[in-house]
Amino acid sequence: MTVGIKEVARKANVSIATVSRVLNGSASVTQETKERVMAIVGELNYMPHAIGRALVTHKTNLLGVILPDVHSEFFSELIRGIDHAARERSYHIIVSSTHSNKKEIESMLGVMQGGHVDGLIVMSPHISADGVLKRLSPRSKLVFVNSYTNGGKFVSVAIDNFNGAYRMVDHLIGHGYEKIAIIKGEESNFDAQERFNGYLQALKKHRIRRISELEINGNFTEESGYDGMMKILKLKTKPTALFCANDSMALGALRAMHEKDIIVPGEIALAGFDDIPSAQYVLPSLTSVHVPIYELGTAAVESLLDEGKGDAPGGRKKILNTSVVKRESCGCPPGTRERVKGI
Amino acid sequence: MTVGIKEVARKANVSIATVSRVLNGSASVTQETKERVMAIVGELNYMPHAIGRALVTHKTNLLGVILPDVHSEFFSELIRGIDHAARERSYHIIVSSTHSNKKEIESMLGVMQGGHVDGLIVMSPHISADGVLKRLSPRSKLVFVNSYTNGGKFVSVAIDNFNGAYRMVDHLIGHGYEKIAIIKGEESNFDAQERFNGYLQALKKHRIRRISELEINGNFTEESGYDGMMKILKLKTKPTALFCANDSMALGALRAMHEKDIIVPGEIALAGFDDIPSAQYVLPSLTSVHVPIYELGTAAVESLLDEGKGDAPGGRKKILNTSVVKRESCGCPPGTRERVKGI
DNA sequence: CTGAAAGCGCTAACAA
DNA sequence: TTGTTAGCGCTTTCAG
Repeated sequence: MTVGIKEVARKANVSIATVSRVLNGSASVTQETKERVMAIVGELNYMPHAIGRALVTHKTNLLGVILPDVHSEFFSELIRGIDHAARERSYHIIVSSTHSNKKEIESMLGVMQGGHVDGLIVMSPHISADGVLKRLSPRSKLVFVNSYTNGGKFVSVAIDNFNGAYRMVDHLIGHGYEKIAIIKGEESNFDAQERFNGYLQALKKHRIRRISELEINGNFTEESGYDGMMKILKLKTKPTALFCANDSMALGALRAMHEKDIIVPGEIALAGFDDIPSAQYVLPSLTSVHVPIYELGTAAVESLLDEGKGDAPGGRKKILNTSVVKRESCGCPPGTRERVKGI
Repeated sequence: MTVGIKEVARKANVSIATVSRVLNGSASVTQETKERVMAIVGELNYMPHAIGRALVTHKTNLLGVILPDVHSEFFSELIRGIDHAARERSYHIIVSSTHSNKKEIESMLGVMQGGHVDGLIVMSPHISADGVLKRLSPRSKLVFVNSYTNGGKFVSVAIDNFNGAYRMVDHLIGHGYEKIAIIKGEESNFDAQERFNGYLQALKKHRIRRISELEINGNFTEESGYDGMMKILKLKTKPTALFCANDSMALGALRAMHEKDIIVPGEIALAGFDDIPSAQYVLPSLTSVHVPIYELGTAAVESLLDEGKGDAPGGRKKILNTSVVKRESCGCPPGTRERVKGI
């Protein structure tokens, strides 16, 4: 049915070995035979069978990408970064999203380890890297994205959650706010934990005592931001500013404030984290910590594929910088609001 | 290095054929040997080599997904739908995004046809399906998503762009607006064309003459929406309503109106298409046509994998319904605005 | 410079 | 019920 190497060889009056050599540009082949083979290849529209080739070369040019069911705007941007960087190196990516629990992830790893992929990019903020390790063949290339990688045993790339949060809260304090509430992410979440730590550190620097009442639990959903804000409104000591561990929650909180006719930032200032597109469109525009998501993706591929560039062997960690994007919700003057970019 | 079927066979005192049978649940194997084999499999943490298996079964359980560089919120939701539906059928997906031109897509198809994938989901609003066909082996499973599929020769799923736009413009007219401007997408874009046709049809139904001056060109970016609105503001005959062929452009137009202190919907009503998450957060909230993106993804997988469910052979087209989501920007009372969902 | 032949890891007849 | 064997489509020694 499909045209194979044998047919090409026959029509070109050469052996399949020669056809293979021509196709791979390997060894020495006469210019003449090379042309003859290529002519037939074009004529028959022959396409080397990737599986057959992979079986012998042990190379599929496929990268596995394992993601949790993550905030969608984040997710797509990350994929874009990974895919572009991969294709630049003539790789393709197998994506698997929505892995919430450890068991599911491990099963995924198994499938991907079955020889289909040359390397793996794993983002699993909810579990420790240790659990994942067991099912991996030792020689497998692997890079973690925004995950716990205790011991620095693994290659990983991450964003600087801690400093992002630290700088943001520092900025809020600079505005004069002291009673700063926070709506946190889940405790089991890596990003959430780091962001909370940054918040604490900023308070500490300015010798502001933390008030546990102002530390609200959330889970990165818009809903939990809304609920969190409602809780805050019932507090006896009202905060003058609110820092949310991600933008979705900040938008939820903002919705609650709109409903209760609370003026932002007049009565309560607001800041988020992630700098998702929506942050620019809301009113007041949302001050947030910008995260280089696309670059996170490309960095992952680089770490995976561009080995031995003088890096220390085994256990590198690349941290990408974040930056505070000042808009209106934190109390910065409207002129500060930068031009809205396309989505 | 890696543990293979031979090692398992040796340790279990059986032939590799028996191991294979146990692993595939095929034919008859004694309960006893089955258990013995499985024990060794567990002990050695053996994992069948997917490539070796694929070479003989001609099945990779991989699906290729080819996407253009599409609006990101749309993109991620589509992937989510595809991935979930695929995993339900124990498939994985190879994603390739950002294919702008025909040539690039064709090269992608080549790679994917190399035996790596069992089927292909292609979304390429910019080119005709004909061009893609040539490089495909005839037996390949293929489904188009939101693309031209002239002649109905191919299986395809799409959203009902035409009726979505039609109903939206009809709704605007119901509000009493007659001078309705439109910011279109690119002419070469399938979705854009259909949406424009729906717009025209609605005008026709109500015997409203189209005014070419009010038909502005855009390209689905926020920027082009902004620019489009600026053009509109220079027109001698100002429209009373504006329909944008997608939400990004609507947001861009809204930004322009905010800058010029134009009250929405008071002075000009506004509506978009896609119902992206941001649509709920802007002020005023954006009336838009809801598109079931996730379902578009799952429908694609279903069409690809769930063959012979009594469908007509060759050339089916599934159309998913769209619906008008009424919010504030079209002039509907604020109470109409439905509750904001999580992103 | 080219061809013959030996596998890569697995499944699937065919025998036993 | 189980083992033997012949490939799947390709690359790659090793001869020639």
